[in-house]
Amino acid sequence: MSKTEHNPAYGKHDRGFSVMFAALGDPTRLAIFDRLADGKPRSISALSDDADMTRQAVTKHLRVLETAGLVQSQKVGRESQYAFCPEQLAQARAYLDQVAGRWESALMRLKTFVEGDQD
Amino acid sequence: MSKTEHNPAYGKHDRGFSVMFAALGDPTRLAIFDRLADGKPRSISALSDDADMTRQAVTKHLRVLETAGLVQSQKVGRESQYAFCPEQLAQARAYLDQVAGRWESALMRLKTFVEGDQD
DNA sequence: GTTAAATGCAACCAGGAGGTTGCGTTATGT
DNA sequence: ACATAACGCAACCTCCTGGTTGCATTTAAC
Repeated sequence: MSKTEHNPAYGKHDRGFSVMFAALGDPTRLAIFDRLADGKPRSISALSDDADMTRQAVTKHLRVLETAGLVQSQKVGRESQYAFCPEQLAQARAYLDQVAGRWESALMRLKTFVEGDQD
Repeated sequence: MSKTEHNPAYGKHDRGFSVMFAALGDPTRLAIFDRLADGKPRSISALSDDADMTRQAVTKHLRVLETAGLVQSQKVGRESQYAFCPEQLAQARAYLDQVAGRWESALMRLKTFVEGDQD
Protein backbone atom coordinates (compact mmCIF):
# COMPACT_ATOMS: atom_id res chain seq x y z
CA MET A 1 0.00 0.00 0.00
CA SER A 2 1.66 3.17 -1.12
CA LYS A 3 1.43 6.33 0.92
CA THR A 4 -1.19 7.81 -1.32
CA GLU A 5 -3.46 4.86 -0.73
CA HIS A 6 -3.90 5.47 2.97
CA ASN A 7 -3.90 9.23 2.47
CA PRO A 8 -5.85 9.92 -0.67
CA ALA A 9 -5.17 13.65 -0.85
CA TYR A 10 -2.64 13.33 -3.65
CA GLY A 11 -3.18 12.27 -7.20
CA LYS A 12 -6.69 11.11 -6.48
CA HIS A 13 -10.10 12.71 -6.62
CA ASP A 14 -8.55 15.07 -9.16
CA ARG A 15 -11.66 14.66 -11.34
CA GLY A 16 -9.85 15.86 -14.42
CA PHE A 17 -9.27 19.38 -13.13
CA SER A 18 -5.53 19.18 -13.60
CA VAL A 19 -6.08 18.28 -17.26
CA MET A 20 -8.31 21.32 -17.65
CA PHE A 21 -5.90 23.64 -15.87
CA ALA A 22 -3.03 22.25 -17.92
CA ALA A 23 -5.03 22.98 -21.07
CA LEU A 24 -5.27 26.65 -20.05
CA GLY A 25 -1.69 26.68 -18.82
CA ASP A 26 -0.28 27.73 -22.16
CA PRO A 27 -0.56 31.33 -23.41
CA THR A 28 -1.66 30.29 -26.87
CA ARG A 29 -4.41 27.97 -25.65
CA LEU A 30 -5.59 30.49 -23.11
CA ALA A 31 -5.85 33.11 -25.83
CA ILE A 32 -7.77 30.77 -28.16
CA PHE A 33 -10.12 29.88 -25.32
CA ASP A 34 -10.55 33.56 -24.46
CA ARG A 35 -11.26 34.34 -28.09
CA LEU A 36 -13.94 31.68 -28.45
CA ALA A 37 -15.72 32.92 -25.32
CA ASP A 38 -17.50 35.53 -27.50
CA GLY A 39 -19.69 32.67 -28.65
CA LYS A 40 -18.67 32.65 -32.32
CA PRO A 41 -17.39 29.32 -33.61
CA ARG A 42 -14.30 29.63 -35.76
CA SER A 43 -12.37 27.49 -38.17
CA ILE A 44 -8.78 26.46 -37.64
CA SER A 45 -7.72 28.84 -40.38
CA ALA A 46 -9.57 31.74 -38.80
CA LEU A 47 -7.94 31.02 -35.45
CA SER A 48 -4.58 30.63 -37.15
CA ASP A 49 -4.89 34.03 -38.75
CA ASP A 50 -4.68 35.51 -35.25
CA ALA A 51 -1.80 33.34 -34.13
CA ASP A 52 1.89 33.86 -34.73
CA MET A 53 2.47 30.22 -35.60
CA THR A 54 1.50 27.59 -38.19
CA ARG A 55 -1.98 26.18 -38.63
CA GLN A 56 -0.72 22.77 -37.46
CA ALA A 57 0.50 24.22 -34.19
CA VAL A 58 -2.90 25.83 -33.64
CA THR A 59 -4.53 22.49 -34.47
CA LYS A 60 -2.44 20.82 -31.77
CA HIS A 61 -3.56 23.37 -29.22
CA LEU A 62 -7.20 22.95 -30.23
CA ARG A 63 -6.86 19.21 -29.71
CA VAL A 64 -5.62 19.78 -26.17
CA LEU A 65 -8.51 22.16 -25.44
CA GLU A 66 -10.97 19.68 -26.92
CA THR A 67 -9.58 16.79 -24.88
CA ALA A 68 -10.03 18.93 -21.79
CA GLY A 69 -13.66 19.56 -22.75
CA LEU A 70 -13.21 23.33 -23.11
CA VAL A 71 -14.05 23.50 -26.81
CA GLN A 72 -15.85 21.25 -29.24
CA SER A 73 -15.44 20.80 -32.95
CA GLN A 74 -17.87 20.22 -35.76
CA LYS A 75 -16.99 19.49 -39.35
CA VAL A 76 -18.74 21.80 -41.83
CA GLY A 77 -17.68 20.83 -45.34
CA ARG A 78 -13.90 20.99 -45.42
CA GLU A 79 -13.78 23.18 -42.30
CA SER A 80 -13.62 22.16 -38.68
CA GLN A 81 -15.50 24.74 -36.65
CA TYR A 82 -14.42 25.10 -33.03
CA ALA A 83 -16.81 26.44 -30.43
CA PHE A 84 -16.65 27.34 -26.76
CA CYS A 85 -17.88 24.60 -24.46
CA PRO A 86 -18.98 25.81 -21.00
CA GLU A 87 -19.64 22.68 -18.94
CA GLN A 88 -16.11 21.76 -17.91
CA LEU A 89 -15.36 25.40 -17.16
CA ALA A 90 -18.39 25.58 -14.89
CA GLN A 91 -17.16 22.56 -12.95
CA ALA A 92 -13.69 24.02 -12.61
CA ARG A 93 -15.09 27.33 -11.38
CA ALA A 94 -17.21 25.49 -8.80
CA TYR A 95 -14.13 23.60 -7.68
CA LEU A 96 -12.04 26.77 -7.30
CA ASP A 97 -14.92 28.45 -5.45
CA GLN A 98 -15.02 25.50 -3.08
CA VAL A 99 -11.24 25.63 -2.52
CA ALA A 100 -11.41 29.37 -1.81
CA GLY A 101 -14.36 28.75 0.51
CA ARG A 102 -12.41 26.19 2.49
CA TRP A 103 -9.59 28.66 2.99
CA GLU A 104 -11.98 31.41 3.99
CA SER A 105 -13.71 29.11 6.50
CA ALA A 106 -10.35 28.24 8.03
CA LEU A 107 -9.45 31.91 8.24
CA MET A 108 -12.79 32.62 9.96
CA ARG A 109 -12.23 29.87 12.52
CA LEU A 110 -8.81 31.29 13.26
CA LYS A 111 -10.20 34.79 13.76
CA THR A 112 -12.93 33.49 16.06
CA PHE A 113 -10.35 31.58 18.05
CA VAL A 114 -8.03 34.58 18.39
CA GLU A 115 -10.89 36.90 19.33
CA GLY A 116 -12.21 34.37 21.84
CA ASP A 117 -8.78 34.30 23.42
CA GLN A 118 -8.81 38.04 23.88
CA ASP A 119 -12.15 38.17 25.70
CA MET B 1 4.90 43.79 -37.12
CA SER B 2 3.86 40.23 -36.38
CA LYS B 3 0.26 39.15 -36.60
CA THR B 4 -0.19 39.25 -32.86
CA GLU B 5 0.80 42.89 -32.80
CA HIS B 6 -2.15 44.10 -34.86
CA ASN B 7 -4.48 41.62 -33.21
CA PRO B 8 -3.58 41.49 -29.54
CA ALA B 9 -5.88 38.60 -28.58
CA TYR B 10 -3.06 36.06 -28.49
CA GLY B 11 -0.16 35.85 -26.12
CA LYS B 12 -0.86 39.27 -24.72
CA HIS B 13 -2.96 40.56 -21.87
CA ASP B 14 -2.51 37.12 -20.37
CA ARG B 15 -1.80 38.75 -16.98
CA GLY B 16 -0.06 35.66 -15.70
CA PHE B 17 -3.16 33.48 -15.78
CA SER B 18 -1.55 30.85 -17.98
CA VAL B 19 1.29 30.55 -15.46
CA MET B 20 -1.23 30.03 -12.70
CA PHE B 21 -3.27 27.49 -14.66
CA ALA B 22 -0.07 25.68 -15.63
CA ALA B 23 0.87 25.53 -11.96
CA LEU B 24 -2.40 23.73 -11.22
CA GLY B 25 -2.13 21.64 -14.37
CA ASP B 26 -0.23 18.87 -12.67
CA PRO B 27 -1.99 16.36 -10.40
CA THR B 28 0.65 16.60 -7.70
CA ARG B 29 0.61 20.38 -7.53
CA LEU B 30 -3.17 20.48 -7.61
CA ALA B 31 -3.27 18.05 -4.69
CA ILE B 32 -0.73 20.07 -2.69
CA PHE B 33 -2.69 23.24 -3.38
CA ASP B 34 -5.93 21.50 -2.41
CA ARG B 35 -4.31 20.24 0.78
CA LEU B 36 -3.07 23.68 1.85
CA ALA B 37 -6.55 25.19 1.32
CA ASP B 38 -7.44 24.00 4.84
CA GLY B 39 -5.42 26.95 6.07
CA LYS B 40 -2.68 25.01 7.87
CA PRO B 41 0.87 25.82 6.76
CA ARG B 42 3.02 22.76 6.32
CA SER B 43 6.67 21.96 5.94
CA ILE B 44 8.16 20.30 2.89
CA SER B 45 8.65 17.12 4.88
CA ALA B 46 5.03 17.09 6.04
CA LEU B 47 3.83 17.57 2.46
CA SER B 48 6.27 14.90 1.27
CA ASP B 49 4.87 12.39 3.75
CA ASP B 50 1.63 12.50 1.77
CA ALA B 51 3.30 12.26 -1.62
CA ASP B 52 4.45 9.17 -3.45
CA MET B 53 7.71 10.81 -4.53
CA THR B 54 10.91 12.23 -3.09
CA ARG B 55 11.10 15.39 -0.99
CA GLN B 56 13.08 17.10 -3.77
CA ALA B 57 10.31 16.43 -6.27
CA VAL B 58 7.79 17.96 -3.86
CA THR B 59 10.13 20.93 -3.40
CA LYS B 60 10.17 21.46 -7.17
CA HIS B 61 6.38 21.50 -7.26
CA LEU B 62 6.20 23.94 -4.36
CA ARG B 63 8.54 26.26 -6.21
CA VAL B 64 6.23 26.23 -9.22
CA LEU B 65 3.21 26.97 -7.01
CA GLU B 66 5.12 29.76 -5.28
CA THR B 67 6.22 31.32 -8.56
CA ALA B 68 2.57 31.32 -9.63
CA GLY B 69 1.63 33.09 -6.41
CA LEU B 70 -0.59 30.28 -5.12
CA VAL B 71 1.44 29.49 -2.03
CA GLN B 72 4.03 31.35 -0.01
CA SER B 73 6.88 30.09 2.07
CA GLN B 74 8.35 31.22 5.35
CA LYS B 75 11.49 29.87 6.97
CA VAL B 76 10.92 28.78 10.56
CA GLY B 77 14.22 27.46 11.93
CA ARG B 78 15.35 24.69 9.64
CA GLU B 79 11.88 24.28 8.17
CA SER B 80 10.28 26.05 5.26
CA GLN B 81 6.58 26.40 6.01
CA TYR B 82 4.30 26.63 2.98
CA ALA B 83 0.92 28.31 3.24
CA PHE B 84 -2.03 28.87 0.97
CA CYS B 85 -2.04 32.25 -0.73
CA PRO B 86 -5.48 33.41 -1.92
CA GLU B 87 -4.86 36.57 -3.98
CA GLN B 88 -3.81 35.06 -7.28
CA LEU B 89 -6.57 32.48 -7.04
CA ALA B 90 -9.13 35.24 -6.52
CA GLN B 91 -7.92 36.99 -9.67
CA ALA B 92 -8.08 33.76 -11.67
CA ARG B 93 -11.59 33.05 -10.44
CA ALA B 94 -12.67 36.56 -11.42
CA TYR B 95 -11.15 36.04 -14.84
CA LEU B 96 -12.93 32.72 -15.38
CA ASP B 97 -16.20 34.28 -14.17
CA GLN B 98 -15.74 37.04 -16.71
CA VAL B 99 -15.01 34.54 -19.51
CA ALA B 100 -18.10 32.53 -18.60
CA GLY B 101 -20.12 35.75 -18.45
CA ARG B 102 -19.03 36.71 -21.93
CA TRP B 103 -20.20 33.38 -23.27
CA GLU B 104 -23.49 33.61 -21.45
CA SER B 105 -24.08 37.13 -22.81
CA ALA B 106 -23.42 35.89 -26.32
CA LEU B 107 -25.83 33.00 -25.79
CA MET B 108 -28.45 35.43 -24.52
CA ARG B 109 -28.07 37.69 -27.56
CA LEU B 110 -28.47 34.66 -29.82
CA LYS B 111 -31.64 33.56 -28.05
CA THR B 112 -33.12 37.06 -28.25
CA PHE B 113 -32.27 37.17 -31.94
CA VAL B 114 -33.83 33.77 -32.66
CA GLU B 115 -36.95 34.56 -30.65
CA GLY B 116 -37.26 37.96 -32.34
CA ASP B 117 -37.16 36.21 -35.68
CA GLN B 118 -40.03 34.00 -34.73
CA ASP B 119 -42.39 36.79 -33.73
C1' DG C 1 28.80 17.24 21.65
C1' DT C 2 26.61 13.96 18.79
C1' DT C 3 22.95 12.40 16.07
C1' DA C 4 19.04 13.18 13.41
C1' DA C 5 15.91 16.00 10.79
C1' DA C 6 15.11 19.26 7.32
C1' DT C 7 16.56 21.58 3.60
C1' DG C 8 19.08 23.30 -0.64
C1' DC C 9 21.76 22.56 -4.68
C1' DA C 10 23.26 20.38 -8.77
C1' DA C 11 23.58 16.87 -12.03
C1' DC C 12 21.33 13.30 -14.45
C1' DC C 13 17.70 10.94 -17.29
C1' DA C 14 13.57 9.76 -19.99
C1' DG C 15 9.67 11.42 -21.92
C1' DG C 16 6.69 14.97 -23.45
C1' DA C 17 5.52 19.59 -25.15
C1' DG C 18 5.44 22.98 -28.61
C1' DG C 19 6.78 24.25 -32.55
C1' DT C 20 8.05 23.33 -37.92
C1' DT C 21 8.07 21.10 -42.54
C1' DG C 22 6.36 18.14 -46.18
C1' DC C 23 2.82 15.94 -48.40
C1' DG C 24 -1.69 13.94 -49.47
C1' DT C 25 -6.86 14.33 -49.37
C1' DT C 26 -11.23 16.66 -49.55
C1' DA C 27 -14.29 20.48 -50.38
C1' DT C 28 -15.06 24.97 -52.44
C1' DG C 29 -14.65 28.71 -55.71
C1' DT C 30 -13.91 30.20 -60.36
C1' DA D 1 -12.19 21.01 -65.08
C1' DC D 2 -8.89 23.36 -62.66
C1' DA D 3 -7.01 26.08 -58.96
C1' DT D 4 -7.32 27.18 -54.34
C1' DA D 5 -8.47 26.63 -49.55
C1' DA D 6 -8.74 23.88 -45.55
C1' DC D 7 -7.42 20.14 -43.24
C1' DG D 8 -5.11 15.75 -41.42
C1' DC D 9 -1.13 13.04 -40.66
C1' DA D 10 3.54 11.99 -39.59
C1' DA D 11 8.16 12.89 -38.78
C1' DC D 12 11.48 15.86 -36.92
C1' DC D 13 13.83 19.02 -33.54
C1' DT D 14 14.79 21.66 -29.38
C1' DC D 15 13.77 22.57 -24.96
C1' DC D 16 11.46 21.72 -20.79
C1' DT D 17 9.28 18.90 -17.25
C1' DG D 18 9.10 15.69 -13.63
C1' DG D 19 11.26 12.64 -11.44
C1' DT D 20 15.80 10.57 -9.00
C1' DT D 21 20.34 10.44 -6.64
C1' DG D 22 24.20 12.27 -4.09
C1' DC D 23 26.02 15.40 -1.05
C1' DA D 24 26.61 19.54 1.89
C1' DT D 25 24.69 22.78 5.29
C1' DT D 26 21.81 24.32 9.00
C1' DT D 27 18.82 23.59 12.87
C1' DA D 28 16.76 20.78 16.50
C1' DA D 29 16.59 16.87 19.62
C1' DC D 30 18.83 14.06 22.87
